[in-house]
Amino acid sequence: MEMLRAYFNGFGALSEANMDFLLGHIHEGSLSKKQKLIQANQTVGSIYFVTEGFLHYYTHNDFGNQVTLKIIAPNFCWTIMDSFFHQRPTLDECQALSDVRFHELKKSDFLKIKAKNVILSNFIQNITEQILSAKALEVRKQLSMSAEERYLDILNTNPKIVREVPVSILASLIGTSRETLHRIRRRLSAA
Amino acid sequence: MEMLRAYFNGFGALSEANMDFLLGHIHEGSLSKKQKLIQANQTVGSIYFVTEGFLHYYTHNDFGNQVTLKIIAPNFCWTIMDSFFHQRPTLDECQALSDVRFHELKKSDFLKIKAKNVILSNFIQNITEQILSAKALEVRKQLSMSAEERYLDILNTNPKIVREVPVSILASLIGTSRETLHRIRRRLSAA
DNA sequence: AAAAAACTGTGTCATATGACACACTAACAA
DNA sequence: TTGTTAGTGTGTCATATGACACAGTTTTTT
Repeated sequence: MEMLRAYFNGFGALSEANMDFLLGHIHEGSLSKKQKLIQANQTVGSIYFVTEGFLHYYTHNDFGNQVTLKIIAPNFCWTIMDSFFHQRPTLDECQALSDVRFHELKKSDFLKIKAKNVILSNFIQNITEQILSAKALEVRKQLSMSAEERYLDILNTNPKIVREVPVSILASLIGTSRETLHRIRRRLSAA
Repeated sequence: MEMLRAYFNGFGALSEANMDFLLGHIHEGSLSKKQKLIQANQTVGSIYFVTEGFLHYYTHNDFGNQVTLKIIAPNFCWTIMDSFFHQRPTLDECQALSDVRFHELKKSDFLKIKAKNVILSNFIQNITEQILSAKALEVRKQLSMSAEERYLDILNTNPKIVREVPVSILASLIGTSRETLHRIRRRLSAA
């Protein structure tokens, strides 16, 4: 729980009472490798915060191929926004790449926290804005960077992902094939 | 102003007083073709809502080539999130592709509206969540769709953009070259 | 009205990429 | 331990793409 407390503190100070109220609505969970957190056609009812292990968020394109949308690493807060906010089923899936430990905030509790008082409501608003800002940067990177640059970006910001995630999944995440990612690596190690 | 009022009504009902307070802080503006709304190294101080014409939001990649990040069409609410929320300069630019009319909400007024009362604060929170949800879908499309699929997607959801925007800019938006977009079009019209 | 600039559509060509195939190693289950 | 499955790294080959070039058109400027 300390990891989550530190995460929240990063968004500003909260009184002990408010922090307790917040943390009091969050529950722990775990998955063993290959278990699915989200199944296709499911409606996502929670926000998740990973503390250990890696989650693989993916979908299938129109040709039936699996496409990686995100690797969720420890210290990352995640949900499928569209499904969570609109309470409609998603076509995507989320699976544990390793044994995973996480915290979970149910939508009903999320609403309770927002309704509790002005401080908490503003706190949530602030987090939402930060996440929105980060998502916009993601779009920007996706459009302006090459596969190689995206690979180097992940290597810089989250080297553990590069070490722990299978090449095929990593390649899909940066929008290229397994073989081309190998070529990129060869090129980089040659230089 | 009616267009903006309709836009807000789409997010839920507001009392006349609250709606007036909201609209009272929004100012009109215009640009003539080729004028820049945002210059590189500028800090973005407002949220914009376009009512007429098209804006071209773009940046430059590491090789100095211009990359289109978004075409902002009428009825669309836009800002550079990172610069606006963190008040730091952006490297991106935003230029009018045609004569443009827009509404503008300054950051200071945005804060005043959030602080006015619970209703307005929740209203803004709601809009933020919707925009976040839309941004996440954008990332998803970018990763899971091919250039051709993205072209068809724009053609379906916003045909005016396809008609009004130069091919080179449109090609850049869907992540391909001007020539390849021509090839896509030839392929589609042949079928 | 004339000149300049911006944009479109298409052809040629080199090349980066994806698809396929295969050997090898690591991880896992019976 | 042994057999099975999952993952890695690399080679070959067809092809979709980007870069370049150019002619024709439209738009803008003077």
